[in-house]
Amino acid sequence: MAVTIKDVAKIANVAPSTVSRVIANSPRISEKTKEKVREVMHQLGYHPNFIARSLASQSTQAIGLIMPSSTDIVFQNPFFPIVLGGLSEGAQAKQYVLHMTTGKTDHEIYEGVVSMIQGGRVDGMILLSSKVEDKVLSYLHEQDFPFVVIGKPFKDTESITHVDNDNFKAAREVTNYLISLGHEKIGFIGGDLNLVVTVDRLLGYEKALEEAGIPLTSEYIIHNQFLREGGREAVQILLSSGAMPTALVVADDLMALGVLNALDEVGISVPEDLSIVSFNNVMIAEMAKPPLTSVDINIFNLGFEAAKSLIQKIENPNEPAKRIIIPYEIVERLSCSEPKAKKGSTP
Amino acid sequence: MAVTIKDVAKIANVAPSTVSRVIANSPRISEKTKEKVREVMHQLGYHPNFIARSLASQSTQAIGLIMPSSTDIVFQNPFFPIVLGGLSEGAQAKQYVLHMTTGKTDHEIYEGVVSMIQGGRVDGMILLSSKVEDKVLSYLHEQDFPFVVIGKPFKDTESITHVDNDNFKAAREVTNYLISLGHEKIGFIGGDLNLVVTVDRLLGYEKALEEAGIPLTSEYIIHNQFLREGGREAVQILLSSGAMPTALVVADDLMALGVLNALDEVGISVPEDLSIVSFNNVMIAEMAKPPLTSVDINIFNLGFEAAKSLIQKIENPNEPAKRIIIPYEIVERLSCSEPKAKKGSTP
DNA sequence: TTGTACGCGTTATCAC
DNA sequence: GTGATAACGCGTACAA
Repeated sequence: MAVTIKDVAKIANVAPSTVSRVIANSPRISEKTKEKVREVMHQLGYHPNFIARSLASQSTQAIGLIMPSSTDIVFQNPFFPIVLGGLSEGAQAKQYVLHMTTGKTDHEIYEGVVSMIQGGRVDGMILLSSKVEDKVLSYLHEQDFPFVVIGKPFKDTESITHVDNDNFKAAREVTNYLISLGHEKIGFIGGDLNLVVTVDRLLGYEKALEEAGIPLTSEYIIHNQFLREGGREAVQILLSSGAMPTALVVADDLMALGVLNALDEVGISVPEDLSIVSFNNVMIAEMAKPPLTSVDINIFNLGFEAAKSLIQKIENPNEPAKRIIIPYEIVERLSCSEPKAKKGSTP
Repeated sequence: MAVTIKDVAKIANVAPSTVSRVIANSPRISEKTKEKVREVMHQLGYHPNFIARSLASQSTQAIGLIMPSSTDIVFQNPFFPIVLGGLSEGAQAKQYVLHMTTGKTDHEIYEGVVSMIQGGRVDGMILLSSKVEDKVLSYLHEQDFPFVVIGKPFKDTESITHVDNDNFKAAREVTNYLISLGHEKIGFIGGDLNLVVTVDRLLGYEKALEEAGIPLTSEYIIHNQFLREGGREAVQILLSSGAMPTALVVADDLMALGVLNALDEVGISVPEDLSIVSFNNVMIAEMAKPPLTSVDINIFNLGFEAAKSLIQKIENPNEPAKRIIIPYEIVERLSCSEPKAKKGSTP
């Protein structure tokens, strides 16, 4: 059996409570006994038992996270490991650990969250992608359990702490960028409309067109999974509709890669025939041929700040909800140019 | 305060211990009282407190994992999220959760492991990449704490449970494949020689050459980080040495991608001028231009089996150490062909 | 079959 | 400043 606080107390000739106070570095203990107790702790190789501490203090120093199932879209996207990195570093900075489970179905995930929380395993939760109707979110909200969502909650935006990019603005900005290059036939390929992020980006895209006086073309707007296959299919839909835009706003790099592949196969070249801007700026954006102009949404910081503000919320339960906006940056590469028709005409 | 076992006991008119037994589904409780107690549990929305349970039963149903720092090589490689997926699904299957921390330096990681274990937070540990001199591994080993390593331990292979591929055999096989295509000038680009996996693959490569009676050329063997930049640099070294092989065994897809990029820049085309086979078969292998012939090492299963056998070990502490070999598969794509010189001569 | 009592290793609330 | 002592919520001998 491991050495406990009692063992230390006995050898140091003090009471267990004194040892506990030394651990907590209580100011009401004399430097002399502190020294003595620390000496013994060291000598015995004492390590505090987190479980017992958690039980007594009703806090675990752990934050919960439900991983999407490995078959899931979210998981296959490089987005995931990067937020995870940010989360764990943000947690680590405040001496918190990450506590993870997986769930295959929505129901499994829900049950996982409930047992994590009711079981007292974690002090707070991180919610990854928020859907339009999110049972988990509603649950946490009504339980008044500390949580923060990465992305934008569909409703109650004001009362839920979340960290997000200004996706609306970003989408408007990249669309304007394409417009400024001379494009008018601009399409949008986004993910599941149940995901709030898709909605935001779509709205930004629409807003930009509207402001430029360009009418929306419904054939130009396609939704699919945030995956490479989603991008491929989107191109096929576009092709079969007969109406091909000259530029595309794609809501995810992986999708954009699928788009690139599909275009390559049918001999449409980027950026000569078609310009593309995408979102996230993960490694593949740089690797693609041609390298993609992409919106760097600073994924790592999304995670880092989420962890930070969750811990803040855990330790100050009465603070009001916050919205944290992580800045984005458009990284120009080689996937955009002026539309073909205009090309010769400008000079 | 949450509803406890006592509350349930009171309402159900039984002793707390009875409720506890109902939860554990003890056979010595009558079906009738079980029914009654369950009814009350449901009605009150009772959820067992994991922390208290852990303290009493001295087991946490959690397995520990130290994430590499997000700045680290391991982390940037798509390998990581995939094993993580396997691990978490393997854990989930037996109702275990994952407990994660990060560590920037080796020392931080070591301290993290010690406090995780001595703090009683986890029942077992997963070790990701095993280095040649691994303090963490030695610590766990001498503590006789349940752990399994993914990859091959440098020493004590027989007494340490690990799950691995037969990297030696795989490397020999792909090298033979290149030889069978007619190549004789075959290079090897691997990762850090401190990583056991690199050593294994290098040895397999050397063995194949030896068996084919092809002398080793030290200029053809290069080590670098398992990253894209590592691949780029390797090519530069190769180029500046003046001796360019006609084929390359690259120990990692991401490195291979770097190789591809660097070759592209200097106008060497794959597979016409140079054949490449790489390892891991992550998504980018398929995405690369040309798509890479790669050894699929079944990363997900590596994680899945690791979690499974760790839990097995936790629940049966006396079982002897096991070695689990996950099968690999060579996935042929378009990055290999016969060497140029031989090309015309065969028909 | 069920209840009583104690222990798991801490923290926290009193006293002194 | 420091020492008893009671929680924290549950598992489990031991009794009954």
